[in-house]
Amino acid sequence: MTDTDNNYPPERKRGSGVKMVYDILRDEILDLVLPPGSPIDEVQLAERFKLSRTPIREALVRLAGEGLIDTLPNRSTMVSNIDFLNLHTFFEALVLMYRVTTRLAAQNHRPEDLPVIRGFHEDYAAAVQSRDALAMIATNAAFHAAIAEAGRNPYFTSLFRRLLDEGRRILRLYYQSYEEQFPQRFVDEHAEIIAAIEARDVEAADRLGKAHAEQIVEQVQKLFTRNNKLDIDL
Amino acid sequence: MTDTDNNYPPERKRGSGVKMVYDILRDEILDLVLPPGSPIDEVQLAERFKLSRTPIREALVRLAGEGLIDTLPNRSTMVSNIDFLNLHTFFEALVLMYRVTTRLAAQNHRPEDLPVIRGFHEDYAAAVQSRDALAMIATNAAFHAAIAEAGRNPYFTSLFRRLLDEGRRILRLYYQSYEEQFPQRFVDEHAEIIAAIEARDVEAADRLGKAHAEQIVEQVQKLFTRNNKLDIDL
DNA sequence: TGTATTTTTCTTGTCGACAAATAAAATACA
DNA sequence: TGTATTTTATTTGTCGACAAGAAAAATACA
Repeated sequence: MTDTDNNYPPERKRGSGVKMVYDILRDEILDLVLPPGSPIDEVQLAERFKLSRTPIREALVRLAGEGLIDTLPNRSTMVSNIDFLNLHTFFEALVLMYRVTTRLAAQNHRPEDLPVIRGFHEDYAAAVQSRDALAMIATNAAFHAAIAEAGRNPYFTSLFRRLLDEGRRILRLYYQSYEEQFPQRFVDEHAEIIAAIEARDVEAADRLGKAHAEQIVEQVQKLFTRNNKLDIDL
Repeated sequence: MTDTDNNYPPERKRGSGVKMVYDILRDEILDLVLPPGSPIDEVQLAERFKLSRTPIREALVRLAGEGLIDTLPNRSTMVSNIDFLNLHTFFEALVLMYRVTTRLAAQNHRPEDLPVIRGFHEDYAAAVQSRDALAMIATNAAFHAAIAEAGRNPYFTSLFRRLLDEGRRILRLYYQSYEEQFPQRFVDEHAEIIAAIEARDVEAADRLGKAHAEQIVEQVQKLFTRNNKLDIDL
């Protein structure tokens, strides 16, 4: 050890701790590796990440601010539950935001936007082809988030990202519970959305965004309906 | 000092530190006591609040998550600027959210909601009457936030609250710069909005919400327009 | 055996310290 | 006098420790 050695492991630089923990935990929550309701223990996380509890806590504050975890003073933190009783509020907001973001993308996109959107579209198509549910869910969200970015309204983009995150968790639950489906139809719809955006056809973009969102809502409602039937049968 | 004495000052209980700091700083940012661009110094805040830096930092993480401050690793934190170049995105989102929240309140309000909304309406009217700009701005935001709560969609409510916060900062700037105006017209419009909500007249609520938002946008645009004229005259 | 109380264990909130990174001030040089 | 470099001061990120609060386990009692 020379005098210039720092106290950080060679792969981690000072100031990067909180973000690393935040990114990893966020992905685990969204992929349901950490399912809704599961407890979060700072001491264990500190051991796992080989950090003290302070940066762990800061990452947890960030996750709480995004509604991904629930915290109360002096009590265990846990991964936030999905509020199945009030899914209609989620659907309501999702449909409107699909419309708004797709519409704004048609209006405001720039030359550098379309290659990014197309890249995520290709990733999505590849995930459908290879029947990789996790990748499909993640690339779908990334595709629509890129569209929102092209719309250039940070307020709508941030709300939409939050909805897409929640949608990832719901879809992950769906794909864990039922025979996995990889509909080519959604790939085709994404292509139509891209064409409308490129053509700056604001009304078509709005209409396609709405129809696409309503498909997703219908898919999620199937999950909810099946659960109810199972409960009644008991 | 007996063995049962705790380490917390008598007026503060363990676990309340972060929230206290967060609440106070948030109010100071929204009232422009801490103006846009001003530096935030953890050490000074720790001295001011008589706490160690750890809870200060946690409060700052919360404020950063709400866009009220900007942080980068290993650098000074500062109060976030108001992006005057992109105010149109703010207006766009504000108008849509005024419509959506007012509409949903007309649809979904419950008996306990209207007294709360009326309470804030009265506070607003009193602030206009007594020509108290700070109170007027704050009670206006509280009034509309209560309407959003009555609409019972947490996704729209959270976006709207963020927009109302930003609107508070912008209006505070306006009222610091120009002869203060206390228009009775806004008090009357609030009363009309309440009546439409009470009557469950969704379309009237939407229309009134939109018109009201457009008035606010116009008021803020006056601020922007005047600055431009002054620059040209130099 | 069930319930109430006490004790022990565990987790969270905060503390003050250390050191890395950055900013400010001082010094050196052309 | 302006600029580059070095030194000093300040701020931030994280550490490990202490103790309050909550949860779990053990004990006591009817």
